[in-house]
Amino acid sequence: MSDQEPKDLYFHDLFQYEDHDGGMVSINNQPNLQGFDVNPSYMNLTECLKGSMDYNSLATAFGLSSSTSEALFSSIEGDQKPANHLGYSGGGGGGDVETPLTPNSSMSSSSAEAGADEDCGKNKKDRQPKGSSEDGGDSSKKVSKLAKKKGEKKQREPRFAFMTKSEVDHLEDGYRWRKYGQKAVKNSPYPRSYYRCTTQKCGVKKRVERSYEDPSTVITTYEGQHNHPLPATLRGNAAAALFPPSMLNLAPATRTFSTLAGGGPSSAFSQEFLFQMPQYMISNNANQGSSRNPNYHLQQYQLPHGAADQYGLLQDLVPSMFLKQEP
DNA sequence: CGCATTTGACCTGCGC
DNA sequence: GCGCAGGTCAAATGCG
Repeated sequence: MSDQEPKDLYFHDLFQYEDHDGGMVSINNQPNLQGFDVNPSYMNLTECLKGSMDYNSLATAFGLSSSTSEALFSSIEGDQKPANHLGYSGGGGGGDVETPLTPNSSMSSSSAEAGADEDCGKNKKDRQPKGSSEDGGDSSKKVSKLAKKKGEKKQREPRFAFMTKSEVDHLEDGYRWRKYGQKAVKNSPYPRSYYRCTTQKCGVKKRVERSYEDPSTVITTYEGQHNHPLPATLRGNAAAALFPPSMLNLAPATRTFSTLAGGGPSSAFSQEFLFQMPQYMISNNANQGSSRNPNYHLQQYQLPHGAADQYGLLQDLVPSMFLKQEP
């Protein structure tokens, strides 16, 4: 879309999601795309995570008709490396090639490609015992536990990813996650961490890694949909404690932040603020509410001149303790 | 002591 | 067929 009406950009400078076919759609941060105007009712991350929302709705929410996404992809390629440099081509197994987000690649077409890769990637989880029982090798005992039905192609889970500026890797989203792996990422000095929802019978996973291009950017990829509500009591989850579920709905927050963002000189700040805000919520939990979190970004921020007037706009959704008000 | 994290090994798919 | 890279497992370790 070339029409650049004022739009609200959400808490990331890049947003990706995969539809059920594995197609990854990306929205790159561009000045002229800031303020991506989304229907707030759709932009509820929590709802997304709970699975009460169809991922395709995101496309709708973002107004990503195929033509829209094409335009965005084009922009991405023209300005900077597309998001797929992060390797989110569908989790695909090995070496996963970057899914070229060519200007011509519509959502559907890219879905098909990514979907194929995705299947490969997901199949990896269907680990075959691979002669595990035989040989009696030391590896057998480990693998034997992994026996699963053969030939059963596991359904690929919908995924979506987003980028957030933060020094804290693990984003808090209200759910409890358990880290089950970490891998070095090719061409990146930063490892990728693998998390799984600790709630039983919930197979949602997420991957967290830091962009090698912008170390201040954390890329989080969610896979699957929660089949349970937000944990009532999160250990040390300040976010959950301080923010009602609606607070995890980023829509209102973004709406407010975007107001700040419209202030011209404060745009840079606003953008950072916008990105860091959810990160702050995360950091509390990431550090289990302790004070060892070295990255209380929000407290480091100074409200730009003129923003103080709009500070009140935040109060309805940001506890005052989160805002360091300059005298 | 229980739970979360770390970390090396292992498995799988793909490209050459 | 081999090597590589992504993804997962699980024992070891750490921490509250």
